[in-house]
Amino acid sequence: MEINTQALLPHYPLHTPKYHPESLSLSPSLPQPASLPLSPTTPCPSIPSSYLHSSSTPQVYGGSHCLSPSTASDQDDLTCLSWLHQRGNLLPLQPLPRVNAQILDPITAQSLPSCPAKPPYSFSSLIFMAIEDSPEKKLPVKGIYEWIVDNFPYYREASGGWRNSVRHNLSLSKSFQRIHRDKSQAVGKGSLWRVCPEYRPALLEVLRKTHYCHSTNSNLLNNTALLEASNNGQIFVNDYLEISDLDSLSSNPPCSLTPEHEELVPMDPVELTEVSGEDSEKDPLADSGYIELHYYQYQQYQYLVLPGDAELDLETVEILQLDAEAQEAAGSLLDLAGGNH
DNA sequence: ATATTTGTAAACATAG
DNA sequence: CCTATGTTTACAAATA
Repeated sequence: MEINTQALLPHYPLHTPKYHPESLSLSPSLPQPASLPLSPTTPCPSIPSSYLHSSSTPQVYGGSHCLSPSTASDQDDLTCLSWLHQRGNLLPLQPLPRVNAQILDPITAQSLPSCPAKPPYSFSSLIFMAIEDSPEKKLPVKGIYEWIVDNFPYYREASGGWRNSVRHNLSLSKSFQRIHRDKSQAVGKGSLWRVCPEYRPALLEVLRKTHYCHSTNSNLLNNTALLEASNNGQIFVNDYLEISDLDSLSSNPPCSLTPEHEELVPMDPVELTEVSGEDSEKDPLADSGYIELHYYQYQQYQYLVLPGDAELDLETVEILQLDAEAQEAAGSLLDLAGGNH
């Protein structure tokens, strides 16, 4: 089948690619997705170097979990928050600390602002991310502080008032539950905090909205990155959207995606798909009645590529509410990839 | 215009 | 006593 590669820039995770049964709350019927073809020797450039450091600097509360590329089981967590970091256009909102120039790619390095801006995330979201990023899914207040400071340099420089806000939020929000520590192995003061399971989808939703709404304003979409992406396109498929979701997308802003809109398409694992070139062939969903949305990841960017017979033209793209800048960027990549628009 | 959410500051209590 | 933690109140600003 002919693939008319339409590359777009996703602004939010249409579907989080990881799956983890015990933490699943978004899509109860999801099958096991294809494992992500991350090279064991070459860390995914989009993974912040801060997470790559965790192996050499183990943290008591396990700062790196599903955000790290370490294990296959990590990657299988469907509700994993790795997209927060994989979506490169988040970077301006979330400059990451402990930058190792040898690991960081040039594009990412250029993208790091000199003085960190305040992250757009609410304290609830920050706490949520911190707890979710811990292996035990529970953290003491101190661990939450550390996670925030490690991942958002803004708070390293900020005065201590935000810590009060964190505690205030923990106490006030129904989204978080306090767990009394086991006295026998208690280390440090206070309790552990966990995410209340019934509030987890809502927290995820808020997080996605925040990420999406802010990433659309990103200026990181530059043609250099697009060019390199089209030339190197590496690449895995990890997200699928049911065709009926397009209706949802047309009637609702993408950031209003709710768990009930999400459904994975049953299919065989697909590990690699070339972005460009005439040798793009087999689409496992060719006759499935589904539109396949590939998220191609290259460096800090990910690209949405639609199969040519999906009958998605740029007008449909507008339904996806890409902003003008993203569309222009997508058009550039289309040209580079020999698209037919 | 109103209600809700979020952020901030502060006071206070408790535990280690 | 000091510090970290946890709760509560109050208020302002932003947002729905």
